Amino acid sequence: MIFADVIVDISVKSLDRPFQYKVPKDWEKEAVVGAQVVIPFGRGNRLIQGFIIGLSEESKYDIDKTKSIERVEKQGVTVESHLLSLAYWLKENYGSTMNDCIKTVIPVRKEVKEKLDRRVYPLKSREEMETLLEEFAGKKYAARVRIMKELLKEDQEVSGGVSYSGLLKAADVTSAAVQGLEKTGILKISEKRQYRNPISNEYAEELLPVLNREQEEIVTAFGEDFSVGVRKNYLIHGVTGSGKTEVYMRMIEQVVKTGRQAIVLIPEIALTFQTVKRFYQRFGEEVSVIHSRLSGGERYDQFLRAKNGEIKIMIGPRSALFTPFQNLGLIVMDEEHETSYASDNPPKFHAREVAIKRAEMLGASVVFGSATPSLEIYLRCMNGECTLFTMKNRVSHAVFPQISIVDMREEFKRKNYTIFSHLLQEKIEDRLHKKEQIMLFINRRGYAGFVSCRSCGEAIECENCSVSMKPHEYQGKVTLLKCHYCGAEKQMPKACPSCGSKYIGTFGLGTQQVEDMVVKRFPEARVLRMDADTTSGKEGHKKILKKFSTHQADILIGTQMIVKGHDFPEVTLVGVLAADLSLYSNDYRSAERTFELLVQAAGRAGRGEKPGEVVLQTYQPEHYSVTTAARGDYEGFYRQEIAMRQILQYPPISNILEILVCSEKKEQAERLSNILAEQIEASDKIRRLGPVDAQVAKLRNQYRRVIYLKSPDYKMLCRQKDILEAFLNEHLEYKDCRLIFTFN
DNA sequence: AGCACGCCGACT
DNA sequence: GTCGGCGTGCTC
Repeated sequence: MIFADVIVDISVKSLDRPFQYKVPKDWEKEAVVGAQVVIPFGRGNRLIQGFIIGLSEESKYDIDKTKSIERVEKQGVTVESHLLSLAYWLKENYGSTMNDCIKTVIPVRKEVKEKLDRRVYPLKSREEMETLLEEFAGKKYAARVRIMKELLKEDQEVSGGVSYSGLLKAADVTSAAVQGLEKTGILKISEKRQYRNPISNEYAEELLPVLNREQEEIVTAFGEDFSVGVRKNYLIHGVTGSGKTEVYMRMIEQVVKTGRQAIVLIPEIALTFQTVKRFYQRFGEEVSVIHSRLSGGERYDQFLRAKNGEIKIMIGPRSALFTPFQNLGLIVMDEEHETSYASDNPPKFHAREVAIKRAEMLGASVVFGSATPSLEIYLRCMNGECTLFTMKNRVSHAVFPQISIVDMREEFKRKNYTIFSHLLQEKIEDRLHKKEQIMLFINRRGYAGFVSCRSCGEAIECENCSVSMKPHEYQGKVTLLKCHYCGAEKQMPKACPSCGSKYIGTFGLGTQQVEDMVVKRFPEARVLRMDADTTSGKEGHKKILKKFSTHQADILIGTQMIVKGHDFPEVTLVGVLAADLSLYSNDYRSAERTFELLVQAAGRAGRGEKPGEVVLQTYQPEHYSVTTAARGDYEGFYRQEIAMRQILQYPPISNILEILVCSEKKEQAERLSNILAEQIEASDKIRRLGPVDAQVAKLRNQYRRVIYLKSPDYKMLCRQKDILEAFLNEHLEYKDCRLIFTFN
C-alpha cells in the first residue's frame, strides 16, 4: 500500500500541514510527487484540490480513517522535487502557507474556458470571391456581403496554400449568414484550440557585434568560471546603453552549448517586442516567452515545452523564475533594482533572493544587471558574495548628458511662481526652436492632487479609509472623487463638509495640470501626455510612444512610465519638474528610489547623435541622492545611503518585520497591538518600533495599527512571527482581529 | 475555508 | 413537538 502526503488547496494556517491519503492501485503510476490531485476532505467529504509533496509505504495516521485519493489530475508537468523544496524554502522564509508556495512554483493549468480560435477559411479564390460578391450585392444578402468584404479585407499570407483567411468576431462566426456561406461551399469554419505563439519568430541572419573591452572581459571571466563548473552570482553594474544585453546573450550561448538551460528575467513593463526580438534573432526556436497577456493555459504550455526540452531559454517576468528546466545553468535578472521583482501577494518573495536560492540548489549561476543596483545586491558584492563587474562606457558614441540642478527656492525668491525654472524655460524654447524633442517628467507621488477647504484646511477623506480622495476630471471639471485604496466614489461637494465654506478646490498637480501649463506657456509646441487616463485603450500606450518617436509631437509629459526603457534618439532635453518629491514619502527606500529615478530619467537624454541635457528642479539641491545622481556617481550614493541604513538599522544591514494589526473595532486593534508589543519586549536582539497607527490608519473600514521589528537575525524575526501567531490563536478575545506580516 | 454537529428560541 | 439560528471544532 502506498500513501501520499497531500497539501490541501486551502490557504489557512491551521490546514497548512500534510494530510495522508491512500493511493488507489489504479492511480499509482500517476500519483507522483508534485502531482495535482483531487481528494475528499472534511466531514462532508467534499472534493477539493491538493498537491502530493511526498510518498511513503508507512501509514502515519489511523489507517481506517485514512481516505483515498479520488483521482490524479491528468497533467503533463510533474514538479521537479527541487521546486518543491524551493516552495518549502519560500514558506519558511516569507511566512505564507505551503499551499500558496506550491502554487507559485508549480505551473497549474487554470480552469479557464478554452478559448477557441474560430477561423473562417475561404474555399474559393480571391477572384471568384469578388465575382460572387458582385452577384450577392444585387440581391438582398446584406449580411453575407458584409462578411465577405470583411474576409477580403483581412488579406494575409498563409504558407499552407491558403492565400487569405479571415478572423471574424465570435458573434459573426456563429451568425446565420456565415453558416449559410459555409453550406454553399464558399468558406469553411474551423475551430481549433488557440495556440498563440507568444511572439512571432522572425529571426534574421545577424552579424555578431564586436564586443568592446569591458564586455569582452566580463564574458571571458564568466566563461572561465563556467567551464570549470564554478557557480557564482555576478552583478553587472552598467550605465544605460553600455551593452548589457549583448553580454547576457554571450553568456547564455556558452551555457546552452553545454546542454544546460537559461532563464532571463525582465520586469514586466520592459518586456517589449524589441527586447525579445533580439533574443529570437540570436537563438531562434530555442527561445520562449511568457508574459501577463498569456492566459493560464498558454503559460502552462510554455512551461511544458521547457520541461520537454523543446526550448532552452525562457524569457519572462518574475514568474519565469520557476520554469521547470531539467538542467538549469544560468539565471539572468535584468534591471535588478526594479520593484516589480517583489511579489505583492503571498508568498511575498523577492525574485532576487529566490533566484540566488534556486541557482544554489542546482549549481547554476545568476547574473544581475542594472545601472542603479539595489543596495541589497551591491552590499552582497562588497561582502564578496557576488562578483562585481562595472561597465562605464556606452556602446555607441552617445555621450553622457550634461545635468544641471536648479534650486526652486531661489526661483521662488526671484518671483518665479510657475513650475518651470528660468533655465528650463530657456532650454525648452531653444529645443522647440531647433525642432528637437523634450521629455518632462513628474513624480506621481506627491503630485497627485487632493481636495481641501481653503477656509478651514480640511481635506476630504474617504469614509472607509483614512486617506484623502483623489479628484477625477470629467470634461475639464472635477466632478468625481475617488479613493485609490478601496475604490469608493463620491460626488465633488459644492461646499466644505466640515465648515460649509464654498472655497474648496484641488491642490497638487497631475500630469494634466502640467500639460495645461505647458500649453499655456509654449502655445506653439505639440504636446503629448502619457498617464493612466490617456493610455486607457489597449494600444493606447504604444500609440502615444509611436507618435512621439515619429516626431509628431515636441514634448512628452509623463510619470515613471516614460522614464523606463524607451529610446527616443531625438530627445535632447529632459526636465525633471520636482526631483525630490519622492523623498518626502517616509519610506526608508525613498532616497534610493529618488536616485534611481533621476539616473534613469537622465539616461533618456541624448540617446542619439546630438548630446543631451537634463534639468533637475528641486527644493533640496544639497540632498545626496540629487547631487550624486547629477554626477552619475553610484558609488558615492551607495556609500552615503548604506551608512544611513547602518545607523538606522534598515535593510539590507538589518531586517524588518512589519506586523499589521487589523480590526473593525478601533479599541480592539489598539489593545491587541499594545499587548503584542509587550510580548515582544522580552527578547533583546530585536528592536521594536510602535505600535502606532498605520500610514493608512483605516482601510476598507478596518482600523490598522502597525509594529515594526528590526533585527540583524532574520531567523529570529521568523520565530517572533510564529510566537505572535500562536498568541493570537490562544487568545480568543481577539478573534476578530487579523495579523498581516511582511518581511523587508 | 467550509461543513457538520449541537445547543437554544420561535412557531407551523 | 420541530425548524432553523449561529457558535464551535475538525478536517488524513
